[in-house]
Amino acid sequence: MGYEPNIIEPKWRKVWNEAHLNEARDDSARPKYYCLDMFPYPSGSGLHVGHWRGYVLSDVFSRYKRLRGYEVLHPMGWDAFGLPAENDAIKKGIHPSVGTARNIANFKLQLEQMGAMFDWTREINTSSPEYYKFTQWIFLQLFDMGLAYRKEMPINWCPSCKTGLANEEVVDGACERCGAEVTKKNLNQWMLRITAYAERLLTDLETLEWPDKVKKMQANWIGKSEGARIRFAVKGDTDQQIEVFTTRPDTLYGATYMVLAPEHPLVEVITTVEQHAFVQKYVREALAKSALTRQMQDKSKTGQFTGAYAINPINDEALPIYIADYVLMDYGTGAIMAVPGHDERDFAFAVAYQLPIRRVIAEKGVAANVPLKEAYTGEGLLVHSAAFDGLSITEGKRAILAHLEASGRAEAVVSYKLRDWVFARQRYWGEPIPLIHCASCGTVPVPESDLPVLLPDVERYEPTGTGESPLAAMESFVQTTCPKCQGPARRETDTMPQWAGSCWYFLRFADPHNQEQLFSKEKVDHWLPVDMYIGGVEHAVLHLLYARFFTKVLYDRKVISFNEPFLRLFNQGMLTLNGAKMSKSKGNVVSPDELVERYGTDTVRLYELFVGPPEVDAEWNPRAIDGMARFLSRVYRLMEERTVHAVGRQHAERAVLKARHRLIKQVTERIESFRFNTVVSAFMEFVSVMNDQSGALDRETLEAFVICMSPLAPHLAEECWRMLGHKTSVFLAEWPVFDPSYLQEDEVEIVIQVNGKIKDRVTVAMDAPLDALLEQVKARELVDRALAGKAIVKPIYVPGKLLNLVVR
RNA sequence: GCCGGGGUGGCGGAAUGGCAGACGCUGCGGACUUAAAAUCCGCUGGGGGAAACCCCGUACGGGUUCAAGUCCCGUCCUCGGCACCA
Repeated sequence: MGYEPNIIEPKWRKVWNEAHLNEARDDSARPKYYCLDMFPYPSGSGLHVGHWRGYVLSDVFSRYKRLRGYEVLHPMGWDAFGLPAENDAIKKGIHPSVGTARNIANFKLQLEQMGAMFDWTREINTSSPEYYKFTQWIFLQLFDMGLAYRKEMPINWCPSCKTGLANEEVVDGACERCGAEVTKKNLNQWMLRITAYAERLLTDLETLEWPDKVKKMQANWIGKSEGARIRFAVKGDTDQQIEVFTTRPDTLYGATYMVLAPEHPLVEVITTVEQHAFVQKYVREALAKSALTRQMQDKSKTGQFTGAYAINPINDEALPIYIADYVLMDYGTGAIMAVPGHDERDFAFAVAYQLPIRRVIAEKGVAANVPLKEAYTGEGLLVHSAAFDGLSITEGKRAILAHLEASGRAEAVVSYKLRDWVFARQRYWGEPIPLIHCASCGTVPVPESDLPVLLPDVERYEPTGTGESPLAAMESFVQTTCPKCQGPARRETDTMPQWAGSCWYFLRFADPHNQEQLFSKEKVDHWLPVDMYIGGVEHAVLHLLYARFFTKVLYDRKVISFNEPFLRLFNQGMLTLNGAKMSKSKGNVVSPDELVERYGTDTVRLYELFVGPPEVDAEWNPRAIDGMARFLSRVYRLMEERTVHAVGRQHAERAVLKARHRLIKQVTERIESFRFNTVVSAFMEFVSVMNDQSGALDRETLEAFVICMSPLAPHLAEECWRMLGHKTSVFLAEWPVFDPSYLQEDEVEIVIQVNGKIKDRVTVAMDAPLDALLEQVKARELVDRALAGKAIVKPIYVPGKLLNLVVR
């Protein structure tokens, strides 16, 4: 017969489905394990082999955990709101839900033929009203907690997508989605106060078993810095003061000028009549620069003197006040004290505008008066700082801050780079924000009993580009009554960003069909947190930060009893073809569909694992998959030829026993540590040893082999399991244990080195004593030749491994 | 500029400080076959040698060690993240 994957694979999938083998039971006595994939956005182009990679990893791990005795929750769903569906709808004139449903059907078909043990009874779709009803409910909690607020401010705006963007969605000044250059637009926006959680989002990272890289990326994004807020009076204007944020209060004596961001509200107030025209011109030019040019251009410094002076609170020195676009309005206070001697940017500005540069920190052994050729940012002691001279930087920070605090002119503060989250989108295909604007009651939440606020059918999906969503044009949607006063009112017409649904979907999987609440607390506390989360590193800050934020909010709201959603995170590397990330636009995608048809799912699964270390990017080699197909055929043949005999065989050869226990050990250890490429190698070596054996193989060995293989090649393993006479699924079996005593060698080949160079090999007893070994070794010709005329200074003996003779 | 990851055969990669190149792909040779495919077996880092064997070799330069792909210092290249964050 031979190995016919296209027959056995659908056969066993059907059997598994009918036996409900992939379903996670809420009431199981087994310990739970929650293994989650980052759920996909169902795009029109379907899955390629790169997408498969993460799903294969998680499925192997899930199946392994099941065999280790866990009740495994391994669900799948659809992140179905999003711009591509909407853009497609605009182009083709069909409703986004139609295209989305079609894409989901296609994705599901592809995922099913992957043979993964997804529990499809828990499938969810973020764009279904049953789901987004609760996304809206969560928004109402945020609103009630004061974490959702509306503010008019210049936000990132993508002119191509015609919507506002969160900070996290701007990459190198361009829209993360479409690559268009992002501009600023003044909009009255719904924001989420994620900054209120900055400290917890940062410190709780320590509790997570995540790649360091991702933790660092989040920590950097949050960008905590500890420093001081210091107030400088404006000279001649007792009403005004300039508040600055600095991490270096120790350098206060080195401040030689001040800088305000061009947008700073005080600019208007303090600028002198003579400077007014210049300042106005500079502000206009600065605002006209896009985020891209302001950030990405060369770092040459420009600015403009305001004509005003500030008073240094430590020594009453008058400091000229400039405006310059190297100071950003939305970090710190939008104003700085400039210390050119010890800050590179201030140094560059001071040089350009011929401002004084003063040394206030000196390294040990450097005189206080040595002029600075560049900003000195290293360690040292305070100089030119009056009573504070001689203090270290750390002491200086504390002492100067304490001095200013005493007179109420400064305080210690912590600053974060993280900004609040622009949460409104001026697009159609998203969750309507469940709020109502009433002329007399203000902004009123939609009552919970009225949820969901259904996304209405509109005739035109086109974004207006005016900062209003397409929903605004739909009077039947907009016009409503105020839940409070019953007077006429208008609905909020902005929708939520695509991230909203994915901020809590992992919770919904615990109780996906609950109509009354977003989930039962009991079920969510049983299954969550997620034990293993697998997905691409591209979500390191976006989705993962937002989901952590939502989790903490729900925890504070006592909706759940844990405050981190994902205990362990694994980022699979991407697959490349011709060195480039697979993408439809580059035309270098490899579709799994034809491969499955040609080789069978198990072969494709195996190659996805074998292609390289799972966390590293790997190049897809279209030829190498043949090797996996050959290997699985060999497995099938081995089973076919040996099974008949295996049933009766009682005793295994020692070599077989050893290979069996070695296989179990290696596979177990390597799956646990996610070294799947070497798991595959272990199987190949094992099969090769079996093929070298003549005659029948014993049942126990074959069974151990089949169980170990079942997470990787589930269909073939099931077929082999039944060949061995079993009437129930291999996935109901138990993972085999290895006995280290079989791995003990009596005799080993050890390497003989002379001065570290390999000269010979001898086979000796495992515990051969050094003396006897030396005698034996000296008698050997190769060793003798290398020793000629030399004396052994020291023998280094590692029993079972090597003998190194150090000679002179 | 700052913070990470990585440089090992023709290719993907393997190697608790202890035999570098497991396993697979490619290529070459052989068996089977009327023939081909499939399958099976052997070889496949570089140089020298008839052979036994010898020398070189994990980006580059140093160091630690009996012993370094692995640890330490420096350099180069490459990929990713952040980027005027005071």
